[in-house]
Amino acid sequence: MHHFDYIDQQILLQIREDARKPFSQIAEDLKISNSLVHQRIRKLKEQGVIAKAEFVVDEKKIGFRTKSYVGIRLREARYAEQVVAGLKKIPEILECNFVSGNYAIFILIFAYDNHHLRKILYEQVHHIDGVAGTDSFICFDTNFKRPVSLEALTKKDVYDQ
Amino acid sequence: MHHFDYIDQQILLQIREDARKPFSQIAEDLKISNSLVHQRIRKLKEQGVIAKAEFVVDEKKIGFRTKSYVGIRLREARYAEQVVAGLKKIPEILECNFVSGNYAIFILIFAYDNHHLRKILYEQVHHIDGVAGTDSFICFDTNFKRPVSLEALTKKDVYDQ
DNA sequence: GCTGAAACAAGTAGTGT
DNA sequence: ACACTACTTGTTTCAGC
Repeated sequence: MHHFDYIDQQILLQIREDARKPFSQIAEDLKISNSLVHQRIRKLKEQGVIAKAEFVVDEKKIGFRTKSYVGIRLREARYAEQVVAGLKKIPEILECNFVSGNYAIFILIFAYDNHHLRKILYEQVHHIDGVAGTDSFICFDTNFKRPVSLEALTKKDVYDQ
Repeated sequence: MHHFDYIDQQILLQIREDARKPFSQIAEDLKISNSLVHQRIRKLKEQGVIAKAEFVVDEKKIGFRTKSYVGIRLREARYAEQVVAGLKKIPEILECNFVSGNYAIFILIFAYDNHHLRKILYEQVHHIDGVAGTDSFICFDTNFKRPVSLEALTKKDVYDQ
């Protein structure tokens, strides 16, 4: 069980927004030494709270204009693992989850356009052994997308996982 | 319409994986000058291909153990905008999309546990004027999650958007 | 469009309180 | 747990090819 204080929270808020922000500048903002910033970030990494820093590539800008969530139904539950293995081979599928409800598997796809999406589903996904059918939820617009709130961080201890 | 070459692709692959990787080291790897790395990254930013570098915070490590996609049905289509405004006020909702299919709106929620998720839906989402009902797809497991493929980058020109 | 050198800024590690 | 110092390394700009 870890404990996070105000400094951890503020550091996270800043580096989450800009991973290349100089530690020295963060230190200045928070009025602490830059070795402390360094130390805290090292600890957050050790704890696994932050795993890596990544530059975010805009999918639309490189041609992937159709974003869609797709629910997958299986012929039988036992096919789950092998279907996941099949889905992983399709590079346009960026996320894959086991879910509760009407579908066994829920995926996120980025395709060039609707036609490309249809091709991926009909020529690849539907041919994976165990897949009974799919329902697509094509995203017309993403209204907002944001990272998890850090508000609760200093108010409670956080459990290991 | 932009054109991307091998150098752009390689730089993107590297900084996407580690946003704090020194440009000088990228230059060494690719056997180019570090001012060129600098130059290319500046251009990729100007074009909007990369917007920002972010440290990724592990939601599970800070206590958000229940991830769920939720489909929202509306009483009437005209409520869409005001429902989005209501959803935006709930910090546990990290993503919100207009979609095709059975639901008008599709959201992503991170909650502490199933009970917390239920509270968010029943005490907040269902009280937003215009919401007719919701269906939850709770993620038992995320099998994989990865960024968009850059394979196609050098093979075709990429359209503006 | 690309390189290389020089000025500047930041990251790192060790020491002390 | 934190700050200070000295040292190493990376970033950025600009003249020149």
